[in-house]
Amino acid sequence: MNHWLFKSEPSSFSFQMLKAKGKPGQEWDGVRNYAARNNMRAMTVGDLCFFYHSQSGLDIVGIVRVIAPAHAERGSDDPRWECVDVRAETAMPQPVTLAAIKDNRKLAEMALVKNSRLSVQPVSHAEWVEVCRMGGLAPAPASKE
DNA sequence: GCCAACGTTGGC
DNA sequence: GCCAACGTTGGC
Repeated sequence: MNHWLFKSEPSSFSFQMLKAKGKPGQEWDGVRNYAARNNMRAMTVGDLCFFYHSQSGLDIVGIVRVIAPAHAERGSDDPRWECVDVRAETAMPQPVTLAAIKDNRKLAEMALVKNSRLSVQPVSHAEWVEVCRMGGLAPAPASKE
């Protein structure tokens, strides 16, 4: 089980919109960055990921589950770009703000802080547990190795 | 709305 | 294969 973080502007695609898609979920399409794509390639079905709202919100609002491994993006004629499918798993009882993450010394190494431009990022196990705790999810869901 | 950071593109 | 130009992202 690995952990990741997806970023999205809620005005174009929010956690609520993913939630509305229900069990079939949604392709995480539109990624045009190799590092982000490579992170999606490294995902396996069942991985749990944070959903972060950029631009407005600036907080981690929920958890999503990977339900299909990376595949060519439907509707793209450029074979370089791949995406996984995800569905909403659970909302954070208490959204975890970027400000709170920056204030937490345990989270100083998070890509969200260090490389804010990366739209799909890895999250370490320790970071996962800490953010879940801050968000009112304890014990962290499926944090078993 | 501004601006810094950074990734991609394309000419050489 | 380098690097300047350019476009995009995202926090403030």
